[in-house]
Amino acid sequence: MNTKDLAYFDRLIKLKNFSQVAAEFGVTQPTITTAIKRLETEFGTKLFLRDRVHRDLAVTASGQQLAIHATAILKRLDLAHQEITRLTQQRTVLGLPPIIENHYFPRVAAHLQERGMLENIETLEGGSVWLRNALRDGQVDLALLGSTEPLSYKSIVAEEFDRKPFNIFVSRQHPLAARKRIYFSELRRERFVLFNNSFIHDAAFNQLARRNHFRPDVVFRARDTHIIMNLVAENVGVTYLTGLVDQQRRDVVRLELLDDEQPEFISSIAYRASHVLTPAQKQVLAVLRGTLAE
Amino acid sequence: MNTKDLAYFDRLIKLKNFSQVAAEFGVTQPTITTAIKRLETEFGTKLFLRDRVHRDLAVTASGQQLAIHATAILKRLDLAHQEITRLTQQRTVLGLPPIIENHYFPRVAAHLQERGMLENIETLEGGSVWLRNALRDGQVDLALLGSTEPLSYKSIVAEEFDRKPFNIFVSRQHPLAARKRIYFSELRRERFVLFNNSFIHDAAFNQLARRNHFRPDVVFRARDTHIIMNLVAENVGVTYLTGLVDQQRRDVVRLELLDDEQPEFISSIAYRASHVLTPAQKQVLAVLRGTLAE
DNA sequence: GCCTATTATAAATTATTTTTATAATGACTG
DNA sequence: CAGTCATTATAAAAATAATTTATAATAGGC
Repeated sequence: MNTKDLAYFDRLIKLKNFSQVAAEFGVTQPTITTAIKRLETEFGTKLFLRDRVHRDLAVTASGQQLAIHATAILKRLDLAHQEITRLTQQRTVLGLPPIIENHYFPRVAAHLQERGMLENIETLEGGSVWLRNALRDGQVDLALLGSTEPLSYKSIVAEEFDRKPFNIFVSRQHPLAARKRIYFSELRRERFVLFNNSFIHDAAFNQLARRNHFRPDVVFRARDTHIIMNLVAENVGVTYLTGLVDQQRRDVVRLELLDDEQPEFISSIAYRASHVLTPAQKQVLAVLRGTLAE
Repeated sequence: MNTKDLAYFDRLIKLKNFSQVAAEFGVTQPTITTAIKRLETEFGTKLFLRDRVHRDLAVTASGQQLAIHATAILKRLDLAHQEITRLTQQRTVLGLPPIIENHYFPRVAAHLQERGMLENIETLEGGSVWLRNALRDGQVDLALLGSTEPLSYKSIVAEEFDRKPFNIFVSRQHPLAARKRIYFSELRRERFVLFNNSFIHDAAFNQLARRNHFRPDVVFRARDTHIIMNLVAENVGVTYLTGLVDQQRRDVVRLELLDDEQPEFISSIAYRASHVLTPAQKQVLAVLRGTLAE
């Protein structure tokens, strides 16, 4: 069976129009007709009901079933291509969430530099939630990820190397700035400036808010620590961030949380279980372990 | 790309011999040579090192990487075939572990019978661990599974409908037969007759044994309750089984366990997340839910 | 040096996919 | 309600791709 047929089929499921699919793939329309016929013969069943009365193409149960598998197969094929391309080019794509990048990467980079390995590394930035998908989908080979629970996904191997509590950051002009420690419930009336939901901060924050039975007033969401910190400094709101965030600023104050069983920011090294690491990637992994897991 | 090439490749990875692969597929040897060449062109890399010096075929890193994905793709394609075949034949394969079959299935079967649905159901028996794989691999559409933890697998949807403790069964001639309740640690010196490890009883039992710091003396493993019970009656050993096991025998005594936080036998209805249920299968599922989850 | 087992290569053959051209179906439109 | 449009199906021809046949090349064993 040709995977091209699955690609035609996959697209047809979405577009519901033979001619449009043909146009997208730059082939003629009968090509799509015959491709679908081939699949119908191969699987011994109708995949679509050509219902010209209601002017649309209905997908049969078998069609729906095949669609699920076709998508998965095409995705995996694409993953294989991406991985093998990087494998042969000796390149490593390292996924880094900004906070981890700021806090841990300088040390790692120094060690990689010493070994002349920094040139072959390309970093990709994004929130931990987004990076986990990028890792799964093959855009990334290795990643440092943050999480609130130990990462356990069948397709991803994760090695925890650190965990740190979350803190509250407020402007120096804020009434709470004089405090050192605080309970989350005392923030009931505050305005918050937070990361957007591709960061695990969001999950941790929601968990605490839910547990304290209030719906926090989130006035802004950003994807950058500095933006958040600037807003906090201006007293637009307070924020909830890992202690990892380097705090050299005089206009922002860090408060510890006193709550029991708070979520923690767990840092892990992660890679795909199905990925065969190149010697170069193994070396990068070894440096990561050596530097981070001391 | 043709999946046939992946099949040739997958086999070649295992056999490491072009001619043998050709023979297995009933094609000539150059077919395999060209198929591999096609893949090497498609992925832009060597997949094998034809090392005639050491008389064997070495797989490159890219080859290993592709092998992982090729196997997964072929498996999924096979799964699609199996599922669609049953879909069109309106048949449902229901997986049942023997204990669950004995205890719950008669009631379910009665309801299915009333609705004339029993004819289209084929049951497949096996331990819960084995059935979980059969379900994942498409041999089974729906299953009732036992587990000690709530089932949580990405590819399987599970709905818990009952949980029962495990018990100890001893012969009526056994010194412990006079007891009603017992601690697991008191069984340190006993001989055990158990299920084999395709049953979750094994996992639960090992957990208890580990927690009580002893290595139990297992004298026999079977895959059938009656065999186990007969051996227990003859005082060959004692056994550890769910309370679900119907106990109409006069020659065997059931003892409750007094341990804190014992494993429980959790019964769940399970099916593949990627599986599109036919109307018939949905009906079966509805009957299972109606009967079991009362 | 000859035989064997194995993989590679080239040309011929066979199979498959795609295109071209055209038909068929039903909705919409003036 | 005939004409037009958008859509999918069909058949034959053309283009591509896969497989076989026949043979070469390579290295190990005797």
